[in-house]
Amino acid sequence: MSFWPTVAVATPAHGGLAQTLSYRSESPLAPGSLVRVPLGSRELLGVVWTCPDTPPDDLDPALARPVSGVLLGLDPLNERWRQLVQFAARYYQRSLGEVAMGALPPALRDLDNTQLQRRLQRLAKGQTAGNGSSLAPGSAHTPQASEEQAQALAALAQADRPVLLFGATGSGKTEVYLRATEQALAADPGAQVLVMVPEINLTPQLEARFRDRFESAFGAGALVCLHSGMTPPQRLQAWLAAHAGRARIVLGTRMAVFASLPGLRLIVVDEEHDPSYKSQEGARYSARDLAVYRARLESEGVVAPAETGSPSPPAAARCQVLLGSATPSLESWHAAEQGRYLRVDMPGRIGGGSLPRLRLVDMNHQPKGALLAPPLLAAMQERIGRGEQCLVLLNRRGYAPVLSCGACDWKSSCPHCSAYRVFHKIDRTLRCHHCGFTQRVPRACPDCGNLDIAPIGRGTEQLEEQLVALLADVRRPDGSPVRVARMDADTTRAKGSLEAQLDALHAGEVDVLVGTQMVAKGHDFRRITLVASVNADAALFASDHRAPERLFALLMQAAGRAGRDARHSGASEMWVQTWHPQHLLFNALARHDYPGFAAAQLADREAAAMPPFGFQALLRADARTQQAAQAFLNGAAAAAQGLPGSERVTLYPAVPLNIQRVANVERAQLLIESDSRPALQRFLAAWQAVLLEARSLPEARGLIRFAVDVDPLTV
DNA sequence: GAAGTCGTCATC
DNA sequence: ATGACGACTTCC
Repeated sequence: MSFWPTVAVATPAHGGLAQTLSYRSESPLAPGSLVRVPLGSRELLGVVWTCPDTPPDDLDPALARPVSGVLLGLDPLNERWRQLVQFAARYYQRSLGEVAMGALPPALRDLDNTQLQRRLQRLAKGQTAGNGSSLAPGSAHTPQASEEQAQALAALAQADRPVLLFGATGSGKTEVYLRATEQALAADPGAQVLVMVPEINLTPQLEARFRDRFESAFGAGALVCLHSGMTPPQRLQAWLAAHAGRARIVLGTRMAVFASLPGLRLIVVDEEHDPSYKSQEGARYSARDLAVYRARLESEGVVAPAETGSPSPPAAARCQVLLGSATPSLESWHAAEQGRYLRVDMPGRIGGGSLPRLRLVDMNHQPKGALLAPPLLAAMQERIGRGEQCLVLLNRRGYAPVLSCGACDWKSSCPHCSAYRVFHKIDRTLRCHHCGFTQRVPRACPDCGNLDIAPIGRGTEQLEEQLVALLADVRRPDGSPVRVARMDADTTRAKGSLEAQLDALHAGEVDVLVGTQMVAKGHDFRRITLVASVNADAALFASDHRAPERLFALLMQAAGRAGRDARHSGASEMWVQTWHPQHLLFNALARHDYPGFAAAQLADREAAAMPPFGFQALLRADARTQQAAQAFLNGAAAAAQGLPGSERVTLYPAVPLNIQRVANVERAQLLIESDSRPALQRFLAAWQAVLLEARSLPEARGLIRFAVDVDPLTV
């Protein structure tokens, strides 16, 4: 007897292939099994989706090739996992196989059965992961829960919907995550918890907190990390541990939302507002939104138990989702106001410390051209003199964002991009931050030969240099000179250098830290009592409607770096230099009033029918020429008339991207809006075929690729 | 997306 | 004639 399994393989949605391909097998294959199948001259990994015993009716049975082999020793990926993948593929307009394969560790793709068995044996031989019933968190590690934390946990235990934990920086959200994890793991010996953080950089310190709390009870193997910074074998091993149920806690970045977790009971999304949760290439999914969806799937249990014959989970089994932030996304905030999420507030700082006071510097009343206003500099000097630390933020790497000729109009443009190359004084290079093109700084203007070429604007390198000069005469309490350090993508590129820099900071070896926004995120700097943002205005009047909320979140997060040590918190300050001190954003920031700020932003969004009151998607195109990119987009728009859902959808004309050309590729996009998510979904699904057609329009010749971005973060 | 096929064109 | 390169097609 023959079977005709349908298999998801990594083919792109716009390749014109069906979502799954039909193969032939002499034995039945359980849905979710991993198989190797032939495709053309290649052999690929695939996931069995269905396994009917009748041939498909849309394909000549003679064309179906046999399945080459099955990966042994692995439980099939369960139905909830498959539903998650299926939902993500449909919602984000990608092929099933592309999402499914993207959700598996790459090392699994080229692994034969003998290698796999060796891996599985190694996993089985690993430390025993405890048995849950012996759960006895080391009381030495466990601090007393604050009143607020206890209330948050009680609310979570009762909640029948996603919980939005609205907690100030330093309010002890991590302790809530730890205890919620403890509760979930105690529920049954197979329970698993997924904890997500926005960036790889933030995994080590959270990992340390979780290990400290759970390692003694569950063993070292009970916690695994899952992020793109790991080597392929590490990722495979961690994935297998999660899939086998041996890992009880999985800590990772957005990709971890797709981990196979058969016993999933709790998903924590830390800093849920962070834009890093939205993938910007491949399947452009939002890991936060998928986490919410996944929690619901896992709670509903197996939707069609008859199909697999597996029993439904016990009624008590459910999966909760906990979204945490000091500045929640407006989407989540709005969902809480509507009652779809349960909001839990933790306004106080642990130890009774207060949030730093906001000091606005009106740059209209400061000496012209001063990078640091005199009052700010004086405040820094005073604090250094007392042995305290300062953090200065400038969201620009390099020495100067552009180099310019004084005689002609030459500027340090990138020959491959429509952007300037940034001057890096440290190695005297001009570097394009978009395509990476790097050259030595020319001695003279390449156009006119003039020797006077000067940097325009400022970056972190220059800020560091100026601070060293400005603070040269200042002494620390022990009489030694001030030490200034810089932390940005350039100084942390090498492996381990981030940790080394953080250690130096914690050890008190640094008095002033200059950095880009990466220093504002999550890191715990005990002795910092002054945080300054040097150039925040750019975001105030950006055309991007999310720029204000990102700025608010960044400044709030940065402010949270100051005074975490309660002894200093009363005197800690957040300085912001601005030309617009009366701006509403600063007003709300001064009062630490996120609810007020969110209300104002949501009112604006509602008036403009923007998310979360309206729904958006982008069609993006990369092409050899801008005309080709736009012709493809406009052609696709023209052919959209009358498609399902189109009556409730508005298509805007194609426009070039903000940075129109990157690495000699021209980029354009087209905005799609609707007042209905289902209508937008119906439309996008029907549009796929049209896009395939539009690709071969004669005027779209030169098109390289296109992609749909559902719920884009920037338009 | 990756291989394979089939043109065109430049070069030894 | 060879092979480099790009456009196009196919893949259950």
